[in-house]
Amino acid sequence: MVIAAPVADRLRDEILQGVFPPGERLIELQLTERYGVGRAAIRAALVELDAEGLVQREANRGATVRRISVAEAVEITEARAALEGLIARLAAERATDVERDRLRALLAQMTDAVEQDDKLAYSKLNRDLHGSLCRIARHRVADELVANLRNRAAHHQFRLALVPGRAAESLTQHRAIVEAVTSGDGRAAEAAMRTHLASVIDVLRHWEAFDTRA
Amino acid sequence: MVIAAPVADRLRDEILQGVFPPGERLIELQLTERYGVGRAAIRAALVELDAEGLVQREANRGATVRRISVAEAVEITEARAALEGLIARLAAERATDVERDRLRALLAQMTDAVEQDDKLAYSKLNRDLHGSLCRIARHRVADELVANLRNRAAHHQFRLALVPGRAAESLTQHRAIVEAVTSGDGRAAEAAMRTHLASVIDVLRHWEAFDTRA
DNA sequence: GTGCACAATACTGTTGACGATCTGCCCCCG
DNA sequence: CGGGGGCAGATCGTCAACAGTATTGTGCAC
Repeated sequence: MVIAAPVADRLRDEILQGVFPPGERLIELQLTERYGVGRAAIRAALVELDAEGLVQREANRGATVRRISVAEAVEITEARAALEGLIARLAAERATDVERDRLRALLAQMTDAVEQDDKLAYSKLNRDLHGSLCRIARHRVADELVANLRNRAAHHQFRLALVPGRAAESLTQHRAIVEAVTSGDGRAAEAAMRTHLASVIDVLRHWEAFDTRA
Repeated sequence: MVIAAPVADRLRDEILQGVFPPGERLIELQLTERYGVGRAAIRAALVELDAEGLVQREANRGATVRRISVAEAVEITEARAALEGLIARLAAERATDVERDRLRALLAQMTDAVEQDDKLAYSKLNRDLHGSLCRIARHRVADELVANLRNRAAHHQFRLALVPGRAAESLTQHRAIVEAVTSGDGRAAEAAMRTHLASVIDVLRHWEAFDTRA
């Protein structure tokens, strides 16, 4: 989106990888040293990531990594459901044969990961699958929005992958999505995607109830 | 979203109002004089509006008001359809009695505007109605995304309002939306909203065919 | 008249420094 | 012993100046 913002890209990656956990202060001078650039560049990156919703800036008090509450993660996932529903529909309508094969291959890998109970690999393949659908749909606007939303809720998504039995349930839903897309059934693809994300929301809401009680 | 960015707000308003038309160069020094702030503040505003998709920055070549092609306006409206479908559904589920009355009143005003063929007033009421639904839905994430998308395609939306007979068609669709929301029927509200925006997309696509031919 | 090299111009990108503001700590007073 | 005022450190916000790059205009050769 933004031209030549390698600093913002690096900082975004490090935030997503947990180098800077939610709530961590992002002090301009420190980042200056870490990335070897001037304070102005850091400032621009922080403004950009603020607009993306990844960091929070307060006047005269600096920037922090934004904390995403479970309630907000629910909202984010609801918005994703709407947009990825569109994406799934378009992907079903526009996928080439090669792309359909690639999706089936991805699903096979996911099945393997579940059988071997490799949660980390599954989580990665999960992201890959959703990302592939975004590219297949050839819809830049929705693609960008979804990528942003996914980044914002990344920590919760990761936590989700660790829930026992979650991967198996998720796999079934992904299979439905892939089947609908590969068979070119747009309506079914949209419905399957919505069902999938609705189940994610269910888990999140369960946490929300638990967290607020605690 | 971003704290204390009055410069970005003013610049955004002026871009949306057409003070700076699409393609216009935004020269930092000129903006410095216009807003009476330093170049650093202007820079921050430009980065922010770039992230919003309203301006485009090129390395060493400055910023321009972003041109939105008709094709991109179609994508934007498709994304809006998905998100505002969600919003309409939530609005139907969550609206208070006062809010329902307010929606009906707004619809009555729109009917008046159409009868008097006041396109300008209708266009404004149109925005008001969509904005009201966003607030009623109480969904910050979707609200922000939709507001951004609406800004990006603002010029095309405005052009749309001037199409002869468009207001009457639009009014019918808005009536369906308001009726579904006030009667608390979430599914119908979502469907009505999607139908409405699909018809907007139809008009846009028609232009696209015409524009590319010309 | 046309195309190319070159210089002048305009603007952006970056740096460094200064002033303003907030935070945490300590001391003094009650 | 606890609380408020003030001081010091840390950090942000802003400004002015400099350097780098793209663009425009000019003159010359052909």
